[in-house]
Amino acid sequence: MSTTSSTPSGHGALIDGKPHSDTCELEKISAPSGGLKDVLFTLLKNARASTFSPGSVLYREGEEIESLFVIESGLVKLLRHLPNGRARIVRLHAGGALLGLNGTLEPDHEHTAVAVGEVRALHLPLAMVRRMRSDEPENYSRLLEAWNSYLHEADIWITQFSTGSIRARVARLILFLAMKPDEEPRSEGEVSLLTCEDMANILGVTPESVSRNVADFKRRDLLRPIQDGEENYVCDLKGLRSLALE
Amino acid sequence: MSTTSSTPSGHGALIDGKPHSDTCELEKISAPSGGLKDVLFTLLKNARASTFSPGSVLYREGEEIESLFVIESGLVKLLRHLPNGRARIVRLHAGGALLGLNGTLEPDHEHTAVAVGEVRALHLPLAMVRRMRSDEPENYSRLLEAWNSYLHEADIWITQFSTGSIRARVARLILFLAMKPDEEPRSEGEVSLLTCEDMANILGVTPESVSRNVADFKRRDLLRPIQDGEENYVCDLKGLRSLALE
DNA sequence: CGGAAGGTTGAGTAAAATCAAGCGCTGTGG
DNA sequence: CCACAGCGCTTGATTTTACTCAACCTTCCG
Repeated sequence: MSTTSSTPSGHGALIDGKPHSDTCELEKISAPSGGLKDVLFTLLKNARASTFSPGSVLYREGEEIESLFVIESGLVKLLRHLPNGRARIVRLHAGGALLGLNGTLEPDHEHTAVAVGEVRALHLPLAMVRRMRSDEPENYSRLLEAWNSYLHEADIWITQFSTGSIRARVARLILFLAMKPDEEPRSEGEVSLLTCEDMANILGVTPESVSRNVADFKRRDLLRPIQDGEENYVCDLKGLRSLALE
Repeated sequence: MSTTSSTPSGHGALIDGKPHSDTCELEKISAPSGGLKDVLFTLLKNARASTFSPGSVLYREGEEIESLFVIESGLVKLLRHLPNGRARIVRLHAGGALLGLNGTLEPDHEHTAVAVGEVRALHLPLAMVRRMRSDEPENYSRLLEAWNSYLHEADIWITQFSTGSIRARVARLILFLAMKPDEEPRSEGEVSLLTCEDMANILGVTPESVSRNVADFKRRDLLRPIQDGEENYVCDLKGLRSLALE
């Protein structure tokens, strides 16, 4: 129960706590506001870097919040479990995201954070954030302002992913993923899909329904596989957008 | 289009801009953290007070954010419109809530805010918040911390209100409303329901489906009307909670 | 009194979940 | 090297659920 937050679920976790000296990595982070970037830059000089393999857990629901995570690259899904055992993905965080900011206000994590692909993250003790809260309120508020975009993403979940026919929701999710800043910058309309199960847990539907719709999109040539061995596609943005209307 | 944000939709709006001198009203506000209360107290000394009648609009999606609203009492629904014209309620704000905080980061409102019942609100020019952002970052961050609870509420929307059977969702919504700090403090298990249409727009379902389930709850004696002429009920918390599991 | 708005109810239809089987990988071990 | 187990995806048949469409009712208000 009270194991370290980096314990993997089923897959193996690769966690190496090398001090992070290669600061130029930070340049890649897409900071929402210019100010945030500067704040992070100085804050993370002495942060520790970790690598999480696909499926490994950054932290679990109910665990004590011990550190602030800054995603460097990769995608992290935030899960929340329902009383009946089913889980739902409530957010996806990409490079530049801050996880655990609420540690200054609440004791425990409300989500389980799981690496979708390979994830590189920096983490620093929560105490440092607490100190920042009282000693450097200006910088602290630059961090808090990240919450605005997460709130915006939550609105997308509610309005785009939980409303309308499944066909429309799947189309919207694919468009969302195509826009999401992923690992390497992709060209227009290029998208790497999640597993059916993950998409189902984002949309609040069954994996079968997702599969049927994705298969249908492929047949209709709205999704064309890219021959690179990965699950990557080029999507017909215009076509999907018209389906996304409902 | 570019009328003042206090223009009503269908019902008539009662807006009086009397300066708010009766500061003891603020005592009623349920501040998430002690610090916030103090910040608001000093901040709102010279704020203007307004009253919004049921159905009137505080501000509209796409309008410029001009002021910060602080709800004193009543319930405000935040709507977001989908491209196909349908709207969904993405949040409910009660006394103590701050609306328009994102005005320091974004130009326009992303939601339409509508009074559910009678609403009293204070509003102060956004410029004041901007000044606070640069001059009093400590107080500013106390305000931003309110976002944490809104993010939490958004998670509830996703996991409780957009997942599972309609019966379970309606049960969860009623339980949510029963806990929500409304106008006067209600006794255990007392709840005032929203209209079927509003509940439908929270749950992302049709009003008919809500009506059928609420009617069923009444028949099963999970909801008993209170004889006060209003749409108030005493609900069987235990019974609803078991239905809420799915 | 009449009309509008919200609520209720029913019958028929459409959509998605469920249940179940089979497919195509990938990694493992004989 | 091949057999096979496991996992995720696909697909079909069936059942369940919720939507749609429509009628009617009540209450509130002009």
